[in-house]
Amino acid sequence: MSPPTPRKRRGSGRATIHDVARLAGVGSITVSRYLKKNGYVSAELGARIDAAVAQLNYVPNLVAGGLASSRGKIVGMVIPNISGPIFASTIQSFSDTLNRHGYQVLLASSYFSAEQEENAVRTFLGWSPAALVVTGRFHTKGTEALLAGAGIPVVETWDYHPRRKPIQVGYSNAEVGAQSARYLLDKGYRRIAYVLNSVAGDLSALDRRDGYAAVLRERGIKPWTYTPTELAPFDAGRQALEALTRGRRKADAIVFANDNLAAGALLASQRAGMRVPQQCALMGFGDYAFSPLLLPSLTTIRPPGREIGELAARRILQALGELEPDQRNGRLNLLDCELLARESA
Amino acid sequence: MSPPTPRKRRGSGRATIHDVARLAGVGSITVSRYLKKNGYVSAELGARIDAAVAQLNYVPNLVAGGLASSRGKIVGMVIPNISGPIFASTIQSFSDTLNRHGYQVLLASSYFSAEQEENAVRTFLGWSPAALVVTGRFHTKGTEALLAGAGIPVVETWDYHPRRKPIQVGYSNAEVGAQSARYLLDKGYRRIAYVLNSVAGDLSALDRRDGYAAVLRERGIKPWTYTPTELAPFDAGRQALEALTRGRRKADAIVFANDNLAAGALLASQRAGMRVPQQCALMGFGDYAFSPLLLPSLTTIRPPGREIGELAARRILQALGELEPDQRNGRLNLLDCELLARESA
DNA sequence: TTGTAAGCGTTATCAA
DNA sequence: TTGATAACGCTTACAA
Repeated sequence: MSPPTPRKRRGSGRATIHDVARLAGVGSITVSRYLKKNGYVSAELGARIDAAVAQLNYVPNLVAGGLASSRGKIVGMVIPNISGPIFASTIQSFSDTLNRHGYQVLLASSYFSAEQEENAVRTFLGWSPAALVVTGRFHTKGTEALLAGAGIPVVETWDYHPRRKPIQVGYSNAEVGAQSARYLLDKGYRRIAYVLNSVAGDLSALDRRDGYAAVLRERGIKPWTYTPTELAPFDAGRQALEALTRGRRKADAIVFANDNLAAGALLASQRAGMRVPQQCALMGFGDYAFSPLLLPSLTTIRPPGREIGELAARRILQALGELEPDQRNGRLNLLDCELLARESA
Repeated sequence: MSPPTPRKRRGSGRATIHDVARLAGVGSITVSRYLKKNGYVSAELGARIDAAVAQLNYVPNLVAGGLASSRGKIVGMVIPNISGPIFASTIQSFSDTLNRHGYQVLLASSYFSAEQEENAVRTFLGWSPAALVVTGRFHTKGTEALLAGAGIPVVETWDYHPRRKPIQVGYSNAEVGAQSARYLLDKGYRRIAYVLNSVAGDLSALDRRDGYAAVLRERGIKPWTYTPTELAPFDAGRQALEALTRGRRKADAIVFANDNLAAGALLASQRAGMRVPQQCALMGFGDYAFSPLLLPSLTTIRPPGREIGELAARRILQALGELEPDQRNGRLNLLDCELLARESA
């Protein structure tokens, strides 16, 4: 009857579930039940509750809900970096998919540092998240312990490796390296070098190199790895190109650990008047935004960034019972990378 | 004496502040005070608490803390999209700066839709965030009401406009348009066209066009706007180039609403054998990753994305009392864009 | 400097 | 189908 007059000493000042209940003339637990659509609320009360919610412009307090249920609708994601060309699409699709089911994403960057990752995981745990996502399979002991003890779904993204326990959603870096090597061998190249990057902590490039090396050895060719000393990727790419094409032994094809390095080499080759791919074929990894725009356009391999984010989100929602499990089973979490044959190789 | 045996009926199973207090032999409020370093805890008790925290591997429950203080250490950020070339660096620097002060960032994408923005803001409010960040100054009435009623610091990013009340951190799109026009006029170009993009909802391009048009009118030149019908930006750029250089009236310089459009035009010009900038100068906006790599490299204007994120975070921390206000005052939130004079104009 | 009591706004549990 | 009561784990207010 009387208008709701909260007049709290503390509190946010916003309408609470009790205000709604009072206005609708029902118990607050009924409002709670109705709003999360768990059934068992009559249509009549439902309508009264709807009206009260609208009148008070009620927004449920998710913090209180999370505390009461010890299961907040939050998912933490630790990713090496947000602004690089690589992970943004994963974050985007991950966040969009979870948002659609009422979950929010907390984000933190590790910058390829296992210690920063551990800090982020520790902080996230304080929000009692419903699930956690990390990148790759290399973590500190502390992170492993935190993840194991959290009792929530944990997904490792990007790097798919056999024989690991946690849910993994990603692709095989070794297979990517093998793909590059097979492609170049099939095109007739034989003096194929591999250029690592200089980002400390990006261990996936080593996996790719190993995949490349294995294929070469299978065909009786000795692998050839070059590690630039320049730190800036464009400079490192140029340095690698010079080192691998000016010596006595000349590469006829070069696989770079990523498209930044390859772009550096491509630009250097233009300046030096070198014909690509005739004198030396160049190949990258990542399919960055500029790669199709270079002249010659860069042959590269596209990692399934968007697909990883979406599938990781789906796996989490399934583990939380918010989504039906997929029909077919098997290695569904191992995604393929697409080789984009363009002009440079 | 006896080891802590929680044995709770509900709860997360993790150690609580009470477990720490019991183990350290102090009251739980003392633990709370000590952990947030508000002083008033003796060194001796502090040491005992530290030991207990370490022994139990205690992680404070931020959900409970947020509920009790009705002031969670969370900041919500609504941004048009994460994976585009534009906003990623803002998200990165924003998140990093806040993380450093113990705040976590909740992220949502609006895809330039004011309705989606409102939904995101409504959901964020449920987490009783410490502050909220939105992009631009165009919101629904509902969003305005939610933001005004939230009673927390709100920052509008990217678009700085005179005479708005909320904290704004950004640059002037009108000034960007004016910058482009002045640069081209100073280089001697006179038949300068402006090409809009076709992304519905990106109203900032219109502001840039207005700035360009104002400068041209000042010099007695009639502005010339072209709006492509193609949706894909590269196609739209090509279409604009053709329309503006093939007719009877030929542009000698074209300003594009963004680098994607400009890149489409640049590639089309190469294919058509047109000399850039001699026959027609091309200019973009955004300084995307590929822009310095194009041939000719793209003259463009770099928006201060990283700076916006960091400054927005600083303004929020200052509003929350976590950081000292800056010494100097004035229009400190209006950032400059850098014109990168490269080869295409 | 430390402690006690009372919330914060929701949901789990149990009873009706 | 609905409701009363007691958590959830922390912090504010107040007292000592």
